[in-house]
Amino acid sequence: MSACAGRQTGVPPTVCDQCAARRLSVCASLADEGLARLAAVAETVTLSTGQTLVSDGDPARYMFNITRGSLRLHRLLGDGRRQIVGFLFQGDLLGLATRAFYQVEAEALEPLTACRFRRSAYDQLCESFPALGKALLERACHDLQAAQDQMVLLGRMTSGERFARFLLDLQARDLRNGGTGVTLRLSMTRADIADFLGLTTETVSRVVTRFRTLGLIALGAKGQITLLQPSALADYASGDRACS
Amino acid sequence: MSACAGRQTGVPPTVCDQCAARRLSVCASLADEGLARLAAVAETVTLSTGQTLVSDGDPARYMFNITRGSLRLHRLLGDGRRQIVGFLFQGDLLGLATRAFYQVEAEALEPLTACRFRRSAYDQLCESFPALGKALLERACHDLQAAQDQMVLLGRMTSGERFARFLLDLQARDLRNGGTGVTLRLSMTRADIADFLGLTTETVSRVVTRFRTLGLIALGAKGQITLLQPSALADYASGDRACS
DNA sequence: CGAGCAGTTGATTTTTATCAAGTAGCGTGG
DNA sequence: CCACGCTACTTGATAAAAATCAACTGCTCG
Repeated sequence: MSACAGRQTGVPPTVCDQCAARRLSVCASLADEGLARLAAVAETVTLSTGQTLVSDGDPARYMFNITRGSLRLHRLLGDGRRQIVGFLFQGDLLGLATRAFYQVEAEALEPLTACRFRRSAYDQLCESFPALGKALLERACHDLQAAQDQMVLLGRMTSGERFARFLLDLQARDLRNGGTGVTLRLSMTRADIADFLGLTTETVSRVVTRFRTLGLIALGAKGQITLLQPSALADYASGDRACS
Repeated sequence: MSACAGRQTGVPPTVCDQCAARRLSVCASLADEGLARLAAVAETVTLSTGQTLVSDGDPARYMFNITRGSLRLHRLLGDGRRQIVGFLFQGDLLGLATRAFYQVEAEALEPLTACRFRRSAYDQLCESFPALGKALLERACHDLQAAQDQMVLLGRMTSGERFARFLLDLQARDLRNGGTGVTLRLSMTRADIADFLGLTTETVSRVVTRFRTLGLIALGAKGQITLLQPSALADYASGDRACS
């Protein structure tokens, strides 16, 4: 579609059907009329691993609802140092709590499908449906809280505490999505985890080994990781226990 | 006033006159009628150094506009480790982008005056004046961006880079408030700076000494600090220069 | 089959934290 | 007014944590 002409990533958008239904579940409490109007302007975008959905500095024209796959949000320093500020998974929204320009790079960790619609359409809908604006603010506050949690992690936690917290966050997400929270699939590499936790890949790898040796976790194929002792992980994450 | 009965910090609120005018300047673009209504329910609170304005876990009933002084927002880990997630100064707002409960401790760095009003009143006003809700969201997005900047700092920057960025942020604020951006007053201690930058007081002190030796800054009385070479500080902060 | 990447592990270095000691400034009370 | 004690800050010596450098394994995908 021509709406896509401005983007250089070559993402081919098409009108999105099933994603409208998914978004309904995200904003279930909102007025149907508003959603129907939103669905009318929604398109599907698909990305393969490593492709960029939005770039730092791009005008923030679109919002995205991740319908399949996962992606990382990161910022870069001039010399290449990277800090991942978040991971997004199925059901998450991107571009809601943003100003006129995106401030992050968003890259697919695996083949990705997202539902895209214009922020201007959303903004207009907020005028008519105040509840939509409230939901938006609520989400921004949630993100802000998560960011502050991450500040505590990056500023004051040891490598073991950071990784334990990371695993428990993934578990919480899995439980929220109806999973068992026991065996998780890591769609990101060690380097991604390191850049999220403010560590190096080697340090992450060593913590993995330590946790495995202690019987806290077990690794499977394709990034599968099993939490054998979630309560012990919670002890690590809260810093209540010495991290030997 | 009886509205204050629920708080245990013993802050004596009184009806606020001059703060209504100050808030007008904060939200100058908004409908006068809404502001007038808001001013009608505003109260002034005063705190002395070290006193707590809001506590982690308190129900977020109030919003505050800082009319004089400064405060720190921090979180604590179980064993006493502390991460300051932000400093607030004259003109800043507290409690806007928050959910049902405060997630931080807010403590005065110096004698503080703030204008307080109920969030419920603000929420109601947002219904009538959509522009107010938009300003609120805009601010939340701004805070989120600042939080992501801080994540990069905490996760990937050296002590010198962190302190340089800290100084430049203070300078930017001073410039925004009409100052010259040359000589700043630090209302926080080295320990506060350390807990904000994810360092220790000793490390902060060493960086200060290093910057002083290099002729980048000069210290005066009462926490005065002069930026002698802002451009060199900018080099440090961006990580473009080796931080020897 | 081979190149390349993700991951692990080891040796060493660097950075920052920790421990320790001392100085300077400030407010309080004699 | 000065002595005292407290706190903020600085500086030095040492330790610990994580980064860096390096080598190797195993896998995946051309």
